[in-house]
Amino acid sequence: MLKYQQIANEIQQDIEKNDLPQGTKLPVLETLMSQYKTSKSTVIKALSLLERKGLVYQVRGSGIFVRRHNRKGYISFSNQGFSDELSGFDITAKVLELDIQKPSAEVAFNLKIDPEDDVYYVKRIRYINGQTLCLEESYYNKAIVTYLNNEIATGSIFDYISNGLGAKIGFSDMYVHIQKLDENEAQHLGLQTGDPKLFVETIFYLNNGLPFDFSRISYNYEQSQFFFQSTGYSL
Amino acid sequence: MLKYQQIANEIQQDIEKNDLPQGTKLPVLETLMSQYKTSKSTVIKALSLLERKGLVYQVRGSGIFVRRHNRKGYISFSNQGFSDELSGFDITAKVLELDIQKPSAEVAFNLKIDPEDDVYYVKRIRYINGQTLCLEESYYNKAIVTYLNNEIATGSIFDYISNGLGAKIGFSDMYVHIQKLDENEAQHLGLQTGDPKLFVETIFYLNNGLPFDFSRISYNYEQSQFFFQSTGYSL
DNA sequence: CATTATAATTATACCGGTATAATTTATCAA
DNA sequence: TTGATAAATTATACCGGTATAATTATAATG
Repeated sequence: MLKYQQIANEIQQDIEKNDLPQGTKLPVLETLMSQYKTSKSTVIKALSLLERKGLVYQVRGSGIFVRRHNRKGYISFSNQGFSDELSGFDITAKVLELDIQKPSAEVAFNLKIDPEDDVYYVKRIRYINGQTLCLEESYYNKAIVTYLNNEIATGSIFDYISNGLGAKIGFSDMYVHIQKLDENEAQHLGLQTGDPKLFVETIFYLNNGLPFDFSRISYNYEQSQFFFQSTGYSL
Repeated sequence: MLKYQQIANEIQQDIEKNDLPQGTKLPVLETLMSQYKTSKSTVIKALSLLERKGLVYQVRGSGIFVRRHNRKGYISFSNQGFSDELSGFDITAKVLELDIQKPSAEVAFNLKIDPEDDVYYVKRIRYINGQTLCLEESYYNKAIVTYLNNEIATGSIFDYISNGLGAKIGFSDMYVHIQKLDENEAQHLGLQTGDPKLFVETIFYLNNGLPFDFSRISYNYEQSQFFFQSTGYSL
């Protein structure tokens, strides 16, 4: 792991472990430099990372301060997307369908593949603390996600892609809507037809820019509480 | 304006003006350095800024590439929050209420002020391209936002705070929910009771960490289409 | 005591350098 | 042509330095 990431992690653990309240001032740069035996630039980079994560804010001439924590029960929605921000929650999944298909024109377009190429189609319900969280339909470019099975899809597919396949997930584009549930969706989520849903279309890319996953997710509005932090562009 | 911000702006304009498609490779660092007559570090900083904004992605050993553009009709939802990402849309507002109040316990808590301190309370409907976009209730710390009137509140209050008052807006915490409209809200937004809404509570902070605005916004689900880009934490 | 001017503190901008890791291109052998 | 190997390209990590701007603390002044 990179030095500045390591330092960012340690500072983060320090904040969380000691439960430092909002406004707490961290040691000055000079102190951090000697504490972590590194250069100024590296400390600054670590702190920028933490600022991007919403953990701290920096005030020129004054210091570096701890930012507000998440409310309880809210899903942290960072620049990473939801996916790995679910730690602390009990997440499970039930696979409704899993097979290899030829993509529709829309799917092929979003995955930037040929309609003749294969994709893995996965439909599943995800649960958070025993409640239905969302209904998800995902299309994976089979040239990248070479293999999937029921067991993998019952857990975290992204974990498998990262750790199992060794692919590096980069960034994503999300299109967010508020809509009403149709009858079929309502049944799957245990809600009423016409109830609200958060509907999100996402294209996930590897860190080299290749799209590998196009997904449509309908969230159960009763479980849809998200915490989101903005940071300004001054870093 | 800072050099790296200036460079970032020029590159952004270059991308948008020439409508460079996704995947277009930008000039290599060395070229950008001489083109903008600056150091490597400054170019890298400019590019990191653009990466955070979701305009480009960088691939080590390969190059810097243009990222996907927004779909038409979607509101860009960046780390800045909605507020100033509405360029290209016709935004207006109707003020329903504007007065000076003593804050409730919740408002005082979120603005970190005393219940005896004054706040400006503003309730308004905002319109996008003539349609109701949202119903907004905002509480401004009067010690920071010293003056407000009907005319200001009909336009962009944040513009006024930035440019008129010279305050520097820093970051924000947002709590996002999906709910159903009550009768009163539905009437204001021209929708039906029970229709979906996106409900967002936000605390806005100055760049020195002081909260100056606590707001509750209910969005019209028909206008609620947002484009959101994540970036990964590798910068 | 309040106000103003000055100094110290502190984070940030900007520079330019070396080393490194990922990718792409060129080279060579089978 | 294919596949392996080597070289070139390219972005990034990390270093340590000077200059600068914002804030905070201190001193001086009335």
